[in-house]
Amino acid sequence: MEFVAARSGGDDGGDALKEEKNRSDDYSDGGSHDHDHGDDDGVSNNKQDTKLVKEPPPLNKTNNKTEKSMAEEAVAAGTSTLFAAKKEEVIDKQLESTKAEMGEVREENERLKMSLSKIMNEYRMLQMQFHNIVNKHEDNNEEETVMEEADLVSLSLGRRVPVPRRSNNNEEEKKASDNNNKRKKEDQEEDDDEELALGLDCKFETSKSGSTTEATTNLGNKEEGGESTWPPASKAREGGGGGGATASASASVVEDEVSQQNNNPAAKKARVCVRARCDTPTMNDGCQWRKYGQKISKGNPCPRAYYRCTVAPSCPVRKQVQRCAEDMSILITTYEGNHNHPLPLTATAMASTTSAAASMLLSGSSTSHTMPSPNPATTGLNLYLPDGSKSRQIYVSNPALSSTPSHPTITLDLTSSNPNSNPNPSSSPFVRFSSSNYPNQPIRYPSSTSLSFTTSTDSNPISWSNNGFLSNFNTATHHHHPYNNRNINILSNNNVNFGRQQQQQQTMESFYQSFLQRNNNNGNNNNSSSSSDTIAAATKAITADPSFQSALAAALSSFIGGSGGIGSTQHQVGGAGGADGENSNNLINHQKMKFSELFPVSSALASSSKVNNSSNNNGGCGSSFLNKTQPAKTTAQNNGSFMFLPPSLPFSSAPKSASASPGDNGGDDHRSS
DNA sequence: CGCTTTTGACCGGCGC
DNA sequence: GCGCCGGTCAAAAGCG
Repeated sequence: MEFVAARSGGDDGGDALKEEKNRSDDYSDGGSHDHDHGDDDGVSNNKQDTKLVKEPPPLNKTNNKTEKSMAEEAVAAGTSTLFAAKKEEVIDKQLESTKAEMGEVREENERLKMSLSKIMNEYRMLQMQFHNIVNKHEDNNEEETVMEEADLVSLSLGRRVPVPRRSNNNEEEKKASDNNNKRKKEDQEEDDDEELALGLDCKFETSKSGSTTEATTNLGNKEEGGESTWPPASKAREGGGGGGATASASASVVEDEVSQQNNNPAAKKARVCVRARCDTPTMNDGCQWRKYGQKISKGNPCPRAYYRCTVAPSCPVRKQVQRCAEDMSILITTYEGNHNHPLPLTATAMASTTSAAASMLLSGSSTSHTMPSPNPATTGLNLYLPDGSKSRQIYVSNPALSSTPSHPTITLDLTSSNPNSNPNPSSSPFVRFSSSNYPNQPIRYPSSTSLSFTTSTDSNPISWSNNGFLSNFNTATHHHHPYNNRNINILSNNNVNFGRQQQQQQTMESFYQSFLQRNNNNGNNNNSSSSSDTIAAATKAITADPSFQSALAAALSSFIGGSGGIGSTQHQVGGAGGADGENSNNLINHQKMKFSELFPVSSALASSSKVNNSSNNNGGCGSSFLNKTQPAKTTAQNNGSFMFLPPSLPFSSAPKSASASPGDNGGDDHRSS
C-alpha cells in the first residue's frame, strides 16, 4: 500500500527503497512499516534463500527415493553396487553445489545489507533536509512554494492550494514520501476536502516552465498589472489566513503574469476579456466597482463603461464593460490590473477564471498564438476541478489570443455563441438577432483568445432563470462532448421560455439557493415535466459531483455574485439591493424584450409595463440595455424594433446601485472628446 | 453627508 | 502637426 503511494510519488528510488525495506531488519520507522516488513519479508526478502532452501529438500527426497529404490533394486534385482555409488557421488556433488550457492547468496545478502544500511543513512539525511526545506517553505513563503511548480499553474478558489507538499518534485520529497506517506496522505485528504469544499483548481498543462518566476508584485502599479487577478495584497497579507490565503494561489499566477510581463516590454497590460451572456449591467464578480467613465467606442453602438475597483481605495484594477455589438445579450467585461487587497470568496471565482486565462495568455505567450486549432480536441485550456483525490478537466476549447501592441488580451467566452462551440447559433435568439444587425461582428473575436466554457450545443429548453442565466445549465456534465470535453454549459443558449420566465420572478441575490427551490416551484407551477426532470437531473448532477459543485460555485459566483460571502453587501445581478421587484420586472421585461425581438407582434403587450419600469430601472443590463432607454427609444422597443435602435442608443439611466457591478450602458453621453 | 453616477473636458498614443 | 481614439479626470448631480 505504501509502496504504491511511494511509487506514485514518482521517486526514482522507489525500487531501491523497496529493496531496503524488504531486506533491512533494522529498519525502524513506525508501526505502519512493520506490517510491510512482515509482508515483504515473506514475499521477497529472502526469495533466493527460500528458493535455495526449498530446492535441496526435493533433491534429498528424490535422492533418498533413488537410494531406497536403488537399494531395493540392488537387493531385489541383485544389481551391482557401482551404480549406487555413482548415484551417491552425483548427490554429493549436487549438495555441495547447493551449499556453495547458498554461501554465495548469503554473501550477497550481506553485501546487500551493507548497501542497504548505507542507503538508509543517506535516505534519512535527505529526509531531514527535506523536512527542513518544507518547513521553511510552509512557514515563510507558501506562495513561492506554489510557484515552484514547474509545469502547472494552479489556481485555487477560496482555499490554500495544497501544492507545496503535493507538487514539489524534488528528490527529497520523493524519498521522504515513503516515510511520510501516511502523514502526507492524511494531509492531502484534508486538502482535497478543502478543495472539494471551495476549490476550483485550475491547472494549465503547458510545456512551459515559465511559471516559476519570482513573486515580483506590483502593488499599485496598474500599468504593469497582469489582469483581473488578485495578488499583491494577498501576498502582503499572507499568513493572515482567510482572505490572504484565499487569493494566494491566484496571486501566484498573477505574479507570474506580472513577472512575465516585466520580461516582455511590449506587453504593458494584460487583459482578460470575459464574454458572457448576462442580462445584468455587469457580471457580478464579487468585487465592488465604481464607474468613472463611459464612452462610445468605435465599432460598437453600446457605450463602454469604465469601472475601477473600490474594494480598496488604491486598488488599481480597472474593468471595462461593454455589450457585444453582435449580440447584445453578451456582456464583454475586460479586466485589467491587479487587486492589491484580499478578495471576497465570491470574487475569487472570476479571479480564478481570469487568472487562468491570463496565465495562459502570459505564460504561453509564445505558444498561445498557435493554440487555435481546427481540432478543438487538441487545443485548449484545461481547467482541473478537484474531485476528491483526483482532478477532472473542464476543457476550454479553442483558445486564441489577440493582443494589441500594448494590451495582450485573452477572451473567455462563456457564451455558446462562439462559432466554434455553437454550430447552431440560430438556436439562440440573441445570436440570430445579432447576426442580423451586425453581420460584421462575428469577425471580432477570431483574433482574440476565446476560451469557450460552453461547448454544449444542444438546446436544452430549460431555463433555470428567467433572464437567460444558466438557462441551459444542463446535465451535460454527465455527457461527453464529442471532443471529450466536460461540458459545463453556463450562460448559454438562451432558450427562452417566456411564459415561465414571466412567472418566475426570481431575485438574483439568492439565485443559487432559490434555484433548488425553484425546481419545486417549476414543477408545481409550470408543470414543465421535461424541464423539471432535467432540472432534477441537473440537481442530481450538482449534488453528486463535487467537482461540478465547484464549477457551479465558481460560475455562480462569477455571474451572480452568490448569495453568500459578500453577497449580502453587494447588489446582485439585477441592480440595487432589495429592489427585487424591480429586478423581477426587469427580468420580465427583458424576457419580454426578447420575446418582442422574436415576435414583434406580441411585443406591444410585453412592453407595455416595461416602459413604466424602465424609468426607475436599476435592473440588469439585459434589462438595462433593453429597458434603460430614453423615452424616445422606448417607442422603438414597443414596436419590437429594439434591434434597430440607433447605434448611439444610450441605454441611459444606469442603475443607481452603489456597490458591486453597477450598470454599464448607463449614461448616454457620446463623448466625442 | 458620503458615496456613486453622470458627463464634458482633458490627455496621450497612434496613424496619416 | 493634426485628427482620431481610447482612457481618465473631475465637477456636478443624484441618491439614500
